[in-house]
Amino acid sequence: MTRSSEQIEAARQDSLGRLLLNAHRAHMSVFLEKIRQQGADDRINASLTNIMTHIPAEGIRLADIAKASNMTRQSVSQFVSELETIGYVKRIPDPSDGRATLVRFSHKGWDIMQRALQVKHEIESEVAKKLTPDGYAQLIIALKIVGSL
Amino acid sequence: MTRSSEQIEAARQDSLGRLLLNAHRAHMSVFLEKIRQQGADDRINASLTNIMTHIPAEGIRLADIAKASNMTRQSVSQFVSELETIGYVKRIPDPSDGRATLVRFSHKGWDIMQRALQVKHEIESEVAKKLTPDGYAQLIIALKIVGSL
DNA sequence: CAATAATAGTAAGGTTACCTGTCCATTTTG
DNA sequence: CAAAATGGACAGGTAACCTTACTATTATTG
Repeated sequence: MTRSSEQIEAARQDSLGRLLLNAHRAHMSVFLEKIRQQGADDRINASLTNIMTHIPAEGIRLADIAKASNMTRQSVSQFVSELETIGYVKRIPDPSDGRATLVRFSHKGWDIMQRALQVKHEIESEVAKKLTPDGYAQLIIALKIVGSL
Repeated sequence: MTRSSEQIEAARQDSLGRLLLNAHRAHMSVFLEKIRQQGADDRINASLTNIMTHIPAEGIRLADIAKASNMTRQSVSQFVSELETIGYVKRIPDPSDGRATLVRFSHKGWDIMQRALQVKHEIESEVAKKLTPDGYAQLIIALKIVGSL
């Protein structure tokens, strides 16, 4: 049995690696599109949203964002500066340690963050709706397994 | 009910977006590690393996790799040059079109490609083994759904 | 069938998302 | 208190792309 080039192409697209990559890209691009529709700044991107998810209401030290996000302090510093330029975040001195700066949301930033969480839930239920009843839970389990290969 | 910062951190890590990213990274890094153990050149990386998956035994035009991989011809050209340096691929003139070059595997490249396919299957069955009987098939379905969001 | 348009590939330089190396200021610690 | 550790910023580097611009060749069309 000879396989057409379409079938070969389909098989390639079905590999776990490619599916994971495509899924991640699609998810991220839908997410960015939706939060921009919610009024997020056009300069917002994957890296900046990643940083933002690590900032709690009370603020957090730059070095702690670095630990939580597995990035260097230098990279985080750069992204925090971009967030500062956009006006989503402020650097304030840490009262308990003269070396440290706390990164804290501005009103605008906090607002967008709430909308982002909302959008995240929307996307997750959209996916869940397209799966069998416990399909979403299974997906999460499977992804955790792959993530800890 | 107040949630500890560990719980909040766990919730963050459980978001679909982050799980997809982690899964993809883990998968890719395991894949690269394994094909290097199979003797792949140390210079091999995610981009190069991506290009390689688009090269069939009979060879393919650079522009067709670009279409299949959603990259520009320029980027593909660059990666093909790297593969050529490693010695996994050759550029040969397309007899049917004087403008075109065919990209074709060298013996070494073809060999590594076969090993890579093998490794890919290994990883996929390793994942399948950790899931319920139809869990892997479900995962593929779910990933396709997310990929076409 | 010559002129024009389209296509294949390359070259040069730009952007983005990181990282390393280094340095300063401020703690922390022996 | 001197030495080491920590928090952050600055400068410069790299990898994976992309855009712009160009040449060589093939296809089209008036």
